[in-house]
Amino acid sequence: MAQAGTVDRILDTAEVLFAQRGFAETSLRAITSKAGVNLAAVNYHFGSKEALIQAVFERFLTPFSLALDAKLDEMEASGIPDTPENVLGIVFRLALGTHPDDPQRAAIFFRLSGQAYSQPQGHLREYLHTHYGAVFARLQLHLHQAVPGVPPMELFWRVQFSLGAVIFTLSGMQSLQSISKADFNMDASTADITKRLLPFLVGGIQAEVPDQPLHTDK
Amino acid sequence: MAQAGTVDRILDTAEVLFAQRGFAETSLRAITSKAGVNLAAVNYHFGSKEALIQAVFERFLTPFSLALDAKLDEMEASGIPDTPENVLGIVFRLALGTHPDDPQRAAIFFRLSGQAYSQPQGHLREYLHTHYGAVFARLQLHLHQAVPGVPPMELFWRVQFSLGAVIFTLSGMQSLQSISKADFNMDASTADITKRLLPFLVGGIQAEVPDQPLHTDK
DNA sequence: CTGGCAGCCAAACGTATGTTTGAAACGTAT
DNA sequence: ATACGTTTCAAACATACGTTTGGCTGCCAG
Repeated sequence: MAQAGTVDRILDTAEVLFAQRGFAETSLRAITSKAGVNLAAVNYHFGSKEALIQAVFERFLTPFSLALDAKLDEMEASGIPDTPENVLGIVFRLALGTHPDDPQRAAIFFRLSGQAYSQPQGHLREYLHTHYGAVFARLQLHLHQAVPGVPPMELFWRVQFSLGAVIFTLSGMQSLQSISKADFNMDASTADITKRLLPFLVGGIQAEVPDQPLHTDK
Repeated sequence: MAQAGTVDRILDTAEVLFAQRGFAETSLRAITSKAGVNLAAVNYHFGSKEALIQAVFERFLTPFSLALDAKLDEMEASGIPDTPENVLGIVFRLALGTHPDDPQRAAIFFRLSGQAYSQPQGHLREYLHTHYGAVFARLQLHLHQAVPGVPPMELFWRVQFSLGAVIFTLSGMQSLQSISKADFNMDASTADITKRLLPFLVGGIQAEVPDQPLHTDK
């Protein structure tokens, strides 16, 4: 990130600062000064701060969703069975590995996702759902093959729960690490945590659904 | 919330707005104008905006943690066994029931918690950990009794994962409801979702831990 | 009646933010 | 060398924010 163009320097700096402090708490002046570019460059190249935020996400999610699509193709072709471990494993390895050069990049990825989802008014949320909803639906389909006993509606919510567990944990990892270090005298890396996450999520996703139907239709 | 004093009117309005839009995105002017009080009243009664935020949390969490302590006492006294369902069930029923008059209050509670945790710099996080860490530790102890096969370190993270699933889901319920309604033609209440959450979390928490020790000590 | 005081109010203050502006610098094709 | 479109820059602009101020109420003890 040393001698890149102005646009990339802005994106590189913005994605780090957004992940660290959040969108509202990160000023354009903080971004531009740290990036070594003029303040007006953001509005010149992106138009507005909100457009900058979207650009940051696009640069992140487009390669990710493309890679995920490819991996799912590969899995369907080679006949690898649809198990929760396999499907979730693909997502995790991809999220951790789309930028192998920078290991911290994965943490930024999740923290950004967390910021996006906790963003209350949800402009970003809609944007994400419209632009990357297709891959998401495909993923869910494979999961349904993996746990046919869980009805689609229930599965939808369990995927949301899983998303929450992943994003929430990794988005707040910095603080959690200090707690974990204080209470257990050990620190945890992103890879460590994802290793712990996988069995938890698998256990949750394939849990038995309660007998009594909780009025699933109006 | 009709004819209460100024302090309570501010707290009532602030907790709703904070939950809806987040802390940084909610201005004191928005709070005071909606509450029908003067702008200066916040700084007069609370001292600063940050103190207001803490006051909102204190009013929420103190009754909750007291009730939780009492319920745990009751459980220990009456010899109810420590199962994941029982322990988590207590928390859920309490979170949903501490303010039975207002069903929406539970959603606000979780959304606020989500805002607090996703708050990047984490002043609030420390505050919560120091003021309510004791109840949290006690809860974790009971969980450990419930799933003795899971080592404490692993359990710590699984509780974090569970927290994430709960807070993330309920904090973004508004948006998720529209998605769920579009895709499955049904809507979900807070109570509905928590009913779905319980088996998911129980399944995750009591999942088998992988054989290979993931270098649990430095 | 009167003094004091806590609560309340409109107005202003200082600061930080996103955005816009107009000119300067740059690179490139003619 | 000249002209032109793009990019960069310092400066200013408008606005929104949290906070402070000084005076105005109403009430209750003396």
